[in-house]
Amino acid sequence: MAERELLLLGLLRRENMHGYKLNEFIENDLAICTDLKKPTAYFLLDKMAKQGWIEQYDETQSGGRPPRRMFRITAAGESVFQDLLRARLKTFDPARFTADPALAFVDALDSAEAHALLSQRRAGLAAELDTMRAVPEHPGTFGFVIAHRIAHLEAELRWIDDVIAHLRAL
Amino acid sequence: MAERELLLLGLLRRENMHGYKLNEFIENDLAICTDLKKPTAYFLLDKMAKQGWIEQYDETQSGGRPPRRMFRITAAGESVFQDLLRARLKTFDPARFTADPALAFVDALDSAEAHALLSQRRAGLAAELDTMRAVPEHPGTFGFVIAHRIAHLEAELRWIDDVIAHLRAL
DNA sequence: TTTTCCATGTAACTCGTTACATGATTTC
DNA sequence: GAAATCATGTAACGAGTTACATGGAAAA
Repeated sequence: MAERELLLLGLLRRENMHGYKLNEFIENDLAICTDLKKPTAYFLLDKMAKQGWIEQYDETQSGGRPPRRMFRITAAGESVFQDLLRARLKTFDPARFTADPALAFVDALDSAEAHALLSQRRAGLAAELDTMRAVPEHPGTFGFVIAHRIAHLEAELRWIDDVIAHLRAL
Repeated sequence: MAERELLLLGLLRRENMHGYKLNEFIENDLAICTDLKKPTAYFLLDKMAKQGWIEQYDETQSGGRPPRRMFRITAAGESVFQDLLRARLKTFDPARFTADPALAFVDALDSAEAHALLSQRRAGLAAELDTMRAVPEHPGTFGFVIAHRIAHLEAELRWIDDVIAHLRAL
């Protein structure tokens, strides 16, 4: 549903950027909510430029460095951004949990091993939750993303405790 | 991480099946936790047969119907299944929410529209939660999967209410 | 007799990733 | 002089999907 285009347009809307900086920002600051990779970003930037959603221009640098290929969003791109944003916000689609099929097969293991594995899982989860809680307050709406992550980690923790308790009861 | 192979092996472990029935079961009963498609299933079955994880045999049918291509798991396949299951259970990896980048850009909309869109989102979410709560008790460990889904839908609902409240406060 | 269900597959395509390739500049 | 960082890309591959293709049997 073009989440990646939405992300790139949203970033370019705030500030004109070149590919390298865009990638750097995504890797460093946005890793929690996206996994967009460098070649994909370059590919999408070219594609969006062809579609007229963004424009390229060269920015000459000081110190004899080669010019950077900068991107700016166009009016058409802004309109696409708004449409994508609305579409993405208005409908909820449930995430899939890749471990769910495995979980349904947990009865294939003896209960001691199942318990050990799930405890390990719980530990990783708790560690991740601690990490997220330690993240400093984020400016603006990005705080929602952190809160989102924390809410689901807490739900996951309660649920795994429930699963462990149920298995123990068998 | 070979979740799909794990799923197919897990099903074949319980009962020998042919491709059609496997697909039917996945589509009808397992749609909540997987989106494995028919051509993918046939492809994986062939691949796993080549690797010796499963074996094929023809089952002649009554009524002059053509024989069905049945699959059964091998000892090697059982061992792969166990390994994949353990690997998948022991580590937790956080799900990504495709709407998160969009959410971080919610300030690009005026607050009335943002509120309207998020309310629509909330309604879809609440409907999905009702559906899940109406699912009858499931036998065995599959109940965990339903409980998992419900736990996360509830977390999502609380969080979206929080987001709406915050936006209103601006 | 026409539609639906059972049953099996293939071909082409899309999307995204990994790994590779290049070169200039700045820092150690 | 070597290593890291800035900066931009491409080629090959892999996984999975859509759409297509086929044919027999049962039900309407």
